[in-house]
Amino acid sequence: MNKLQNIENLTASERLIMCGIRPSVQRLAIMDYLMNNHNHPTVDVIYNQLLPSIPTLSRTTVYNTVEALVEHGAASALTIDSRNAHYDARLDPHSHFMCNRCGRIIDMPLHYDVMNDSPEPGSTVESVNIYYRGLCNNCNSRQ
Amino acid sequence: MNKLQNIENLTASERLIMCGIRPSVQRLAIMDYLMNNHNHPTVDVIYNQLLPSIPTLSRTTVYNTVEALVEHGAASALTIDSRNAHYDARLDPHSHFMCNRCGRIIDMPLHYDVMNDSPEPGSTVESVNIYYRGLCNNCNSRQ
DNA sequence: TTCATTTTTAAAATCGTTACAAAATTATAA
DNA sequence: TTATAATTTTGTAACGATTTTAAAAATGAA
Repeated sequence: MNKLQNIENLTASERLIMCGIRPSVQRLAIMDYLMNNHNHPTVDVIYNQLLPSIPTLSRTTVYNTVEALVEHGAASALTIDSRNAHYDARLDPHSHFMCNRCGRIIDMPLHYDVMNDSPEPGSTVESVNIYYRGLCNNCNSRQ
Repeated sequence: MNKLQNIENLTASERLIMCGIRPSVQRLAIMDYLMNNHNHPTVDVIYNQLLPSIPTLSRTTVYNTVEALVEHGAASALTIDSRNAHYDARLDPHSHFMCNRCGRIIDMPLHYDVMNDSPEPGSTVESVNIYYRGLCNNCNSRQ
C-alpha cells in the first residue's frame, strides 16, 4: 500500500499495520529482519536466522508471510536468482547486481525512468526490475 | 561467442558452429525452434513442440541443450518468471514485459545504456536484464 | 571395423515451494 | 469471563522443475 511518503522510516510494526497486515510475533520478526538486513535473503536464510529466537517457527510461516508482504506492498520479491526467490524490504526505486561467482546481491542506484515505458498501447506496467549480473569486486580480485 | 556483427542473420546450424556447439539433430531442432519462435518458451514448451518431429527426444536433452546455448552465448535465459526459466534466441539488446494475468512475455525496446552501469569499483557487468510486469492490452481490455 | 569420445536417453534423486489439515492463538459477542 | 468463530501457525505430504546418474546409442578417429 506504500502510499505515504516516508514509509521507509516506520518501524516493522507500523509498516505491517499501514500495509493492512495484522502483526503477529512471527510476522513482526520477519518484517523486522528484512528491514534491518538488506542482504536480500531467501526464505531459508530468514528461517534459519530467526529460528534461535522463535524455536517453533515453521518454514511454511516464512513462505506465507513473505507472500503476504509482497502482496500488500510491504516488501518485494527478486527473481534474479533462478534457484530461489530473494526478498527485499527496500521500497524506493533501485536495481540489483548478482555476482555469478559468490551469489551476493548488491543494491544499485536506478538512473532511468523505467516506469514510463510500456510494451504496447493499452497495457499497464505495475513493476520494473533491473538485474545486472557479473563478477563483484571481491571475486574479481581473487582472479 | 556473439562476436560477429550479424549473428542474427545466420541459420541455426551456423549459429551453433559459430558458438562452438557441435550440431546434432536435437540441438539443431532446439536452436531452430528458438530462432523461429520468439515466444520465450520454457523447457517443457520446447520439449512438447519438438516431440512430434523427434519422438525419441528426452526432456534431459532439452535441459542440457538450453544450458549449452546459454553458456556459449547462443541464447539467453530469462528469470522473469519465478515458476520456470524461459529461453530467448534474440541476441540484440532488448527488455521483457510479462503479463501478470496471462503470463505472456513480450519483447520491449531498450532505451537505456545499462551496460555501462556498475555496482562497485572493480566489478564487471556481464549481462543486464530489465523485466517489466503488469497487464497486457488483451488482459486489460477484458476488464 | 574397432575403440574412444560424445551425446542422448530414462529413471531416480533433489530441492524449493505449495497444499492441506490439525493445533494453537486471537478476536468477537454473549 | 466464557463460548464460539475466525485467523494464524505448524508439520507433513504432495508437487513440479531441475539435476544427477548410469547405461545405451551415435559419432569420430585410427
